[in-house]
Amino acid sequence: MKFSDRKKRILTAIIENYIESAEPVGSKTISRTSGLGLSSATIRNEMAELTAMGYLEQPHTSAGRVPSPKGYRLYVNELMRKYKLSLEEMQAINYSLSQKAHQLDMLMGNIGRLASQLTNYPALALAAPTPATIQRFDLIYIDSNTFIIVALLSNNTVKNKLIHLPFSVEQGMVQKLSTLFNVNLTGITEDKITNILIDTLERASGDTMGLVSVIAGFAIEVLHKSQAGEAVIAGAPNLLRLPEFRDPEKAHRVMSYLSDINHLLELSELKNENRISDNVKVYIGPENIAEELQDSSVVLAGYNAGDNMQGLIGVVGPTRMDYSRVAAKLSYIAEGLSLLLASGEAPRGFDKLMIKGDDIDE
Amino acid sequence: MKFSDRKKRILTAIIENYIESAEPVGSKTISRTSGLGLSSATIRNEMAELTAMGYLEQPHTSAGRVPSPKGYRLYVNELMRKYKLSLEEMQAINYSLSQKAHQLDMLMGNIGRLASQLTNYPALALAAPTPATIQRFDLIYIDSNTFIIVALLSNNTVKNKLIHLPFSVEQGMVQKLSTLFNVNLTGITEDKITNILIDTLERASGDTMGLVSVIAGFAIEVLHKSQAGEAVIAGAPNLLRLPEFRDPEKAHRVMSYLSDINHLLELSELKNENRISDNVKVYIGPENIAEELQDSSVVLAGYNAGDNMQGLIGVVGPTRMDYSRVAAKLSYIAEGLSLLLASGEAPRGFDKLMIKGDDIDE
DNA sequence: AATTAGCACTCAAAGGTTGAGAGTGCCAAC
DNA sequence: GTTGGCACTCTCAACCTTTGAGTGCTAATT
Repeated sequence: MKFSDRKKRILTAIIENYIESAEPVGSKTISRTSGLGLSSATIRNEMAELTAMGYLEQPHTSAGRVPSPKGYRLYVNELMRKYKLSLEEMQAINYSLSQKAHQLDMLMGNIGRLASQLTNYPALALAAPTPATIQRFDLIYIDSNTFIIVALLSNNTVKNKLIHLPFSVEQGMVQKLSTLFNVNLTGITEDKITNILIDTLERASGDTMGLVSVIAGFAIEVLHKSQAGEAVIAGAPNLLRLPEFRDPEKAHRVMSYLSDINHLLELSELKNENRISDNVKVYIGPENIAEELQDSSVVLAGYNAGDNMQGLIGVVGPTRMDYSRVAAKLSYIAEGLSLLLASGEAPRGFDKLMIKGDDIDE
Repeated sequence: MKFSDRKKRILTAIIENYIESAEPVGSKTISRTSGLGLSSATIRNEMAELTAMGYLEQPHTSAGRVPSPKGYRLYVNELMRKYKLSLEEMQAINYSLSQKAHQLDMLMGNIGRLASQLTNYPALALAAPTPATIQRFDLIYIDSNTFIIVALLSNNTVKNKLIHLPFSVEQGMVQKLSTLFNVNLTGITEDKITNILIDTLERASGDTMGLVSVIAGFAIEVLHKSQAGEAVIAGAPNLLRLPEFRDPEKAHRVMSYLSDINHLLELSELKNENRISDNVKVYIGPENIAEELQDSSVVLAGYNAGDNMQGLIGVVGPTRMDYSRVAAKLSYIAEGLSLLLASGEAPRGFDKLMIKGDDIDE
């Protein structure tokens, strides 16, 4: 029972038909549409063998065939031909990207929404954690009860916090603290900021009112968050359009799973062997570790978020997914994002500068 | 056909039964459970009248009765008795609030999630737009190619942006610009920052490299965003647990509606006449303007987000909602939030300070 | 030896029928 | 005014039947 070229053609035809119709595919349909010029009886024989080999499954004896995860895997790895984005599609994506870029808010949430809109699946956007250190502190004295802490991190982001005090503090003190923190708290990781260190600083600065610990607390928080990674999901309702999620139970299971940020972050830790091209990875049904995704598929594309931050966009859908189209789109979006966010080159004039700064909102 | 006290008792019983069971309620059930000591026949007569008066509806002749929106409205306004939160519930809410407060990130998203978790409905968090002006600019010089813009807004938030330049600039220039912007761009609204003004500043500063427009662009963006209002939805999958959203069509319609931020923002503009207590508003079915919410209900509670910013939390659910419980919980959460976020008083020690500063992440 | 026409067989899905049960409305009696 | 009783209505679930798409196998054809 060897894997003839003809079998591959037939398998491909079945999968592509099923992707469109969501209905088990029968021999007659393939005979008619595959263009192989074979009768349904012949197809039937081949289908029986493909089933025996594990590439197809049969919901019940008198139904057509449905691709198995193994079948999809072969299809994704070998069979499917690259979907060429149409000019319109590329323009649509370019347009969306430029819009967002123009609005200057290339945040996770927007990236997710973008991916979802462009693929019509629930989409997710992930940013790998980028453990950072504080490179530089600035305390801006506003008035005797107020100052702003500004911290420039090693990952090229800026964090700030407005501090209102229930007591007065002199400008000189703020200055002093600023220097102190720049000397002692820059370049170190979160776990190095111990209570002992804080005590020492408190004594060194002569601070008796807890100012040091407020600022240190801010530092800890900022560093802590930098290690967290970010994730959002967008377009979840798209799931409900799909026949495989007609069952509210199932839809609920998957949506609940996806609405937990920790679960999303797990996706970024998926193993790499499922790479189907430079930057696209595909996880089919049981290849997902998560129980809840056992009969769903995930397609991920990596992009470069600038400042050597690694980002991921992806979609979640039924195993019956238009892998080719989705992979092509995600890949194109990811590349576009990389370009837009690249540190060095500015696509057009100052736009670049603007995108680069972050932390503008929420 | 007057609206006797007995009718009210019966209506109440029907509604409360229906809220629990989600099934049309029959005369026999009420006769048994209402404790009125009336036979089913009597109840039947009363029910017929309540139906004629428009407070009840009958899915079909031989089914029990279901409350109409008018019925719910009466219930919410007059009939329902205040749900008293149990000690456990209050503790649970307090705990969740203090957790969040401790993590210092009382952002929209977290507030929404909190409300959803505590009510088991999809929840939303809204912040009314707070048009702001910039009170103060600071430019922090990092190196000859880099500086940070920090802006303190009149609504007591701080925004920043890191600017990388493709050319060099002297520290003196940065200083000069800082002064210039503080003099000319503080205290004014977005529309006042015209190209003419930018030109003038450019000439005044001797800037030939577009620095002025970069900073002005930042100012415009910041001011623009401050007028936008924020909204998030959380816990949307909760919808799918409810029998009234068993139909994926319907679930999809509502979820899609809710996942558009603009639709959420519209909710904050709902009229006020539906207030049922100090800070809780209820919109029942057709009282919602949105087509998609015609048979859903919305409960909103306002909270004070500090710095005279107005916030809203709310839930969306079927008209058959446990209004009493939901209203009580939302109200309690909203009060807790107000307290936590109140500018003046610090619940305990420095925690307050920490919460106050914003802009820490995303 | 590979292909195909033909045929008997299988099974899910759709449609129809029936009976049970919950509920109503109305009337006559209390 | 309230209630027991009864005829009536309508949904729902269970069951049956039919239909049709699809299969696997065999025998004939190329």
